[in-house]
Amino acid sequence: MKLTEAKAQFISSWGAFGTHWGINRTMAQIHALLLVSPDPITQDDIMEELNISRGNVNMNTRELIAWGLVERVLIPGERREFFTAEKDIWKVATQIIKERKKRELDPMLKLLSQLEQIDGDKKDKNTRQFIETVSGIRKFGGEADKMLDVMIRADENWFLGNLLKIFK
Amino acid sequence: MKLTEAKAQFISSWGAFGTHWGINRTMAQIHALLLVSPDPITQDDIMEELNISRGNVNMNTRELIAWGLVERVLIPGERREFFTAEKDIWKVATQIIKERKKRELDPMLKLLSQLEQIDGDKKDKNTRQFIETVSGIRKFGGEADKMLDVMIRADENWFLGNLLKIFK
DNA sequence: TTGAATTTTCAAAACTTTTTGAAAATTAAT
DNA sequence: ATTAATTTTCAAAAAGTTTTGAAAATTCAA
Repeated sequence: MKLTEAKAQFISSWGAFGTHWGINRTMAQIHALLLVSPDPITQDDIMEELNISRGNVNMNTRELIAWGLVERVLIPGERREFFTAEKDIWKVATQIIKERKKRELDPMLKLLSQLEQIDGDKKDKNTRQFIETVSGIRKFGGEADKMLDVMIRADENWFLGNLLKIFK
Repeated sequence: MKLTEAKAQFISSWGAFGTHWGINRTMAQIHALLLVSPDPITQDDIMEELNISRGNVNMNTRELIAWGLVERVLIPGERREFFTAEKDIWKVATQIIKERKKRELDPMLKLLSQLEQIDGDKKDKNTRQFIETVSGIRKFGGEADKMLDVMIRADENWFLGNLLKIFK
């Protein structure tokens, strides 16, 4: 397989993959393109490579920046802005975990704690099941939360090198 | 807060939460409803509680069954089918991980292995960056895969009770 | 300043996904 | 076998999301 073909495949699959993870196709594709581009590239490069409009590129690069996965780069002597992506996959994963934890897990855990406080007849089957389910999810989520915190703080070598040996 | 109100909140939030995870809103809401229902319920119960059409319930319950999260239950003397959800959150999580690994991670790792095999000039910056990125993701994905396998096989108490102590 | 290059915005259009609901199929009791 | 209850299917409608593109805003060099 030639590079051009492989690159197209990678970008397209990464885009499809992204949609399963609540990220939109184009945002994932731009990310993929930046991940395999050794040097920073411009809005126009992205527009041309992916055949998408300027507005679309603008919107999605800003979203990638908000996620902490992409950076604007200023190149001396160049008027236009360039973009580049963090290439270290561990850092990419950590960053995504951090953001999703903040945006999704933390608010959910907060809500569940509130929902556990319902005032109701504890002899009622429905009340009992509700409290049990909600607190079960909250406890599980709390453990996951702790675990993710450790991962976010962990050093790559320590984690992948040593921790995963524990699991084997 | 009263049970009815808390239940409505739980269902609605769980639905919104689901959309961030590639699961459709209604499927997640049905799942939430079943999670807090102590006894099996019918299509009509679901239709009424969530205000959705029969076809919608039918489609989404079948999807939940395909994910291994919900079961059809036959109640003696009843003509209609009843549905019930696995209540053990650890099992729910394990099941979801198992399915997503099979549907998403495994095919992605397979593709990445293929893409690493491109024939190209290794002195070319673009080729080098491509191979480096793809193999970086593949390696990381491979570790995640191993880790998830251990989790899937692990016993709840062993995992939550002991493993998480290691992390602290 | 002025004006050309560049980026940003956002309403409307295109596209995608989900939902509906009525007809068809299935099931089980009589 | 017939019938009534129940479930399934699926084309069309509704809802939701993403993309476009042109106008507005910004930036920077001369």
